[in-house]
Amino acid sequence: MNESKDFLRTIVEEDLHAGKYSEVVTRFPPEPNGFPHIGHAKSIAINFGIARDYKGHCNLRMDDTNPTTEDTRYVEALKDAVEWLGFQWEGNVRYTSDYFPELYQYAIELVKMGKAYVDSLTEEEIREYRGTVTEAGRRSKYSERSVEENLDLLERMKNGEFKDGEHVLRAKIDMSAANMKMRDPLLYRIRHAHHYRTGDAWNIYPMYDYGHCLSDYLEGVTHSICTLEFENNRDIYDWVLDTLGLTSPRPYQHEFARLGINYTVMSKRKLLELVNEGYVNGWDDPRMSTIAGLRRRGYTPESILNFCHQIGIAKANSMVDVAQLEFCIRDDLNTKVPRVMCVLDPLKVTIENYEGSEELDASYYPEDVPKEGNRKLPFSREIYIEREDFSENPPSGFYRLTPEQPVRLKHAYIITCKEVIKDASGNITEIIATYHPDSKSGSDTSGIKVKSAIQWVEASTAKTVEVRLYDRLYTCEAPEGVEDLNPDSLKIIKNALVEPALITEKPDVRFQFERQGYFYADPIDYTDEAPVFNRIVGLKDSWNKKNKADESTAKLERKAPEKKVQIDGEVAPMSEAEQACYAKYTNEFKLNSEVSNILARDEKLAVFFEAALSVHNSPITIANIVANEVARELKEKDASELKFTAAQIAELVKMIDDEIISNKIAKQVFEEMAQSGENPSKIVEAQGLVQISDPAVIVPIIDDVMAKNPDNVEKYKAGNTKLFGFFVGQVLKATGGKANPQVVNDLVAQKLQ
RNA sequence: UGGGGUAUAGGCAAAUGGUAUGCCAACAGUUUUUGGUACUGUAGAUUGUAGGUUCGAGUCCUACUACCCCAUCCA
Repeated sequence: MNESKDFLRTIVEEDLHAGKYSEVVTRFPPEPNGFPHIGHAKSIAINFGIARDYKGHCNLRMDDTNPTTEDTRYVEALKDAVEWLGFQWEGNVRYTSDYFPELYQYAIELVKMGKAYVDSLTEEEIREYRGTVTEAGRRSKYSERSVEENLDLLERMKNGEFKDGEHVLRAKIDMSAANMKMRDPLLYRIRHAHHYRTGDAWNIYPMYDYGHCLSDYLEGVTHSICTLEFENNRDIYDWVLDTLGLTSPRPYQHEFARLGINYTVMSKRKLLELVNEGYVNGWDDPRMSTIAGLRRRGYTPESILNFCHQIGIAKANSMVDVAQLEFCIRDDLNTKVPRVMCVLDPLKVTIENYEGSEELDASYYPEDVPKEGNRKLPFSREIYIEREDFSENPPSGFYRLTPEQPVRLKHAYIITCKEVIKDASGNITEIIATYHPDSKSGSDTSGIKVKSAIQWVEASTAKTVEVRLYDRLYTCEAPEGVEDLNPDSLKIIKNALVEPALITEKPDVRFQFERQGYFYADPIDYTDEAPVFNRIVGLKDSWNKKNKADESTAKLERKAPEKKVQIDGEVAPMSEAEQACYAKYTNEFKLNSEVSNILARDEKLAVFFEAALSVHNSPITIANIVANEVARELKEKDASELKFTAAQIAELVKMIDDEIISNKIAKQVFEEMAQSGENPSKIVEAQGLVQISDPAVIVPIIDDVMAKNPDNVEKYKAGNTKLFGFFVGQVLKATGGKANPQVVNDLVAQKLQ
């Protein structure tokens, strides 16, 4: 498979390469207020995975700063999930609550620096004062309190002298910040609540934004990886660490998109609702997206990890198809688990020409699974087959048993249907068949061709088991609430029949029930007397799918692909000055309208352009470079921060005009110049970047490239003209970009004719 | 309405300015005592839109559009 790096690993590698950190330290920091779900698995895979890949380590930290929601049982569930997935955290489990003393000391420091104050506004007032997304907020009058008063108040808050909500500690940042999170964020609130670990020792608790960054710092975390919704919180993260002037190296926050899977829900609130309202049987219900649920369903850690790997990591909000998860578990189990036979909906078959009984040898694994193991299969004249494996009036393409079509009993004999017995209402109750003695599996000399081999169980020795058939919890891809629940997400079959070896030998806990799917002996409800199996996932079923497709195409007309209509927005009008500028550029300098537009609307660029123009009169080329390259540099920097001058741009353009360098090289030189501030001519001279236009030099290189890529030459001549760029690219690469692209183009065109 | 993000096939992701690639899903074929697996192949994309720069743009520039996040004393 194509192993490409995700953006987080790219960042980590760059940091390591730059020597920013000697060792990478990550952390998985859940709040212990609920059961972890597969989204947590993604986070675990990322954090522990990165630590492992770069030989660093990963901490497990309970972010337990809210005493009213947290509990030890969740801590256990979280630890359990990490271990089950096969990861080991560094040292002991960490708790933000262990850092409360340090956190408090840092708060005192912030107060002393005048960077934090005790605010005594009510909750409502605080919200009101914060302003809105478009209007600036205003600062509380309490922000003017002296350091001494703040210190005193803070200590008394800690000592429990005030009621909940009477005061809070806030950072003094900027009440008019465009980022709402920076409008004097709360650092501490008063909570007279019992904390599951610190008990009643504290009356104040740190807020996430304050506690998280410092906990990361205290643990020596280097890369603090979290989900996208914390992007706005990054500013506070940086502010706290920078304001406290903590010695580097310090951690930096990076965000990735949280996992979404269709036909399920992932939010804590919705999962809780399912459990509390009894729509499912607890947090570990096999239909739940919780790790406990997936685990009880029968998913393996390997399959989940592989899923996390397959879906990748990026910053785009996305919804992964549950089929990808299902593929992962099938893929994992296919090579691992024994095949056994189970009949879910039994139909009795009496083989009238068979007398007595025998035991047949049967391998647990098909030939393409490199595993050993086999069991005995009892056989007699009375057996059961799957009801849907017989059809009196078969649809076309039906491979199984019909009155005309024989079928093989897997691992046993071929049978032919002789008679169909029905009850009063016409339901089939039994089939009378004959077997072909010379068709025994492994020593078949009958010469009968069958289209299919079906599963069966012997009547007198079969064991009755309960099978729970799980399906998607919701009927729609993006479920909103309980109204979207799938009423058939669980079907319980009480009287399924399995071959005896499955119960007596117990070759595994996971099985493939031949032709049905993968099943798992339920770890809670299973007993030898009353075995229970959960369906993890069905097998791919192209027969079933084909039937469904035939039905649906009959009803549904193909929907015409809807083309999205793109609405053009209004472009802000130009000011008068800008219009004048635009007119001058288009008329006097003959710049194209787009470039003139960019320059005219951006004063910094216009100034830069005219300054360069006064040195070297080549308006079009200068304008292009200013509107593209310089614009990029000026995007995040101020004009005064630029390392190069307008005069240097002019110099660069002169070299282009004099055909000393090509446009391509000019871009390279520009990059260099933006980095170092060196003169362009010096850069060209030092690196020998003068362009090569001599065909005598270029032709041999083209020949070489063509000789090395005969297949591409072939493809090109066959009509794949897109490969033209490939050849030009290769030639330019061979010359370090110095070949004159125009000349190369002409020559390549000639050569490829 | 301000700020911060994101946009590549039905889904998810890759792609030093130089052949748009991989997995899932779909479809077809070969093998098969699982309508499974494996293998082979097919189809599917003017890289959100419109322009610009360049010999060459998914990638650089400009504008626009759509979606997500932010106004909890939650995390």
